[in-house]
Amino acid sequence: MDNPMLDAPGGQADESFLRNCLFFNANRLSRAVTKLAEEHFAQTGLSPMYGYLIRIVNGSPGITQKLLAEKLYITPSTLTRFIDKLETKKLVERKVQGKTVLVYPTEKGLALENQIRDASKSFKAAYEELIGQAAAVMLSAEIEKSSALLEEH
Amino acid sequence: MDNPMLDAPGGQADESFLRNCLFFNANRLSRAVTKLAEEHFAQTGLSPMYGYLIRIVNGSPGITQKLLAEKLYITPSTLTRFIDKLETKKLVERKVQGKTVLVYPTEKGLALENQIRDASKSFKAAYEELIGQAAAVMLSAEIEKSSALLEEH
DNA sequence: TTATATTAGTTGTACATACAAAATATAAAT
DNA sequence: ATTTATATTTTGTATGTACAACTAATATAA
Repeated sequence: MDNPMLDAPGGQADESFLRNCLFFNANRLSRAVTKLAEEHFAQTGLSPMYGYLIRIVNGSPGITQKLLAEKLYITPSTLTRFIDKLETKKLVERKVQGKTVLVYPTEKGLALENQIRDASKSFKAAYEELIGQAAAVMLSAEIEKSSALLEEH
Repeated sequence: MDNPMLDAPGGQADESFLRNCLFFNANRLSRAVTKLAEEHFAQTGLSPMYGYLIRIVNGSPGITQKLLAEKLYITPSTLTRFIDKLETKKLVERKVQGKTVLVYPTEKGLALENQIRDASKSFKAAYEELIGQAAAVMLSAEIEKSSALLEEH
C-alpha cells in the first residue's frame, strides 16, 4: 500500500500530476509549436499570428474588428494592438464607420499574401514531418473540438 | 473546378487554413484552458503555473533551477523571474551553491500544498466534465507525445 | 598554474495577451 | 427629444514568456 505522494528514495518525486495535466500540456505544446511556426514565418518579417490576420483581412476586405477578434479567438483589446502594429507597417488599413471599425487590405498587405502562404505551407510540412501527418490532422481536430467545449464556459 | 481560395459570394471567405492549423489551434486551446485553470486556482492566490512550481519544489526540496526549468519546459530566464516572485512571497527559498541555485520549500509554501492540490483537482474535474474524461486523458497524452517530437527540433 | 572553455543563473528588453475602465457611437425607452 | 442602455473600440496596466548579452563559477587544457 505505497503512497505515490511520498518521494521515492533518491529524491525522485512523483510528478505525474504534471504529465496528466491539460493546462501544463496545452501550454507546453503552444510554446513548442509557436517556436517552430516563428522560424518558418521569419522570412515574411511577421510572426505567425500577424500572418494569419493579414490573410483573413485580404480574404475579407472590410471585416470588422469585432469579427476578426472572434475568428482569431483573441480579445478585442488584443486585436486593437495587433491592428495598430499592422497599420503602422501599412499592411492593413482602418476605416471608422460609426462605432465599428472596418479593416481593409493594402497593396503592401496583398503583396505579402504569397509569402505568407509559403510560410504556412513549409511550417505545416515541418510539423507533419515531425509528428506524422495523420497525427497532426487528428490533433488539430481534437484540439479544436475541445477548445470549443472549454470556451462555452 | 472551383477555386476555394476565392471568396464565396456574400463575403464568405475560405478560412479553413485557420481551423487546420496546429499553431492556431494549439494557442486557442492554451488560452481556453489557461483561463479555466486560473479560475480554479484563484482561491490559492497563485496562477496555475506557480502552483505547479511550488508542488515540484515541495516534492523535491533542493532541486536546481536548471532541472526545474527542464521539468516545466520553460527557459531558465523565465524560471528566474518565477522564483524571484515566489521568493518575495516567501513561498520558496534559494540557496546558492557554487554556480547553481538550489530551491527549497518554505513553511508557507508547504502550508499551501493542500490548497493547490484541491485547486488542481477541481480544475481537472471541470475540464473533464466539459470535454469528457476519456477525451481529456487522450488529449493530454497525444499533446505530450507531439510536444516531445516538436521539441527535438 | 595560468588561460580557456563550458555551464548556471540573471538582467535588459521586447512581445503577446488579458482585464477593467474609459471613450464613443448607436439604439431603445420614456 | 431627451435620457438611458447597449455595443464597439481604445487605453492603462499587468503578467507570462523568450532571446541575447552578461556575470560568475567550475572544469579542461596548455
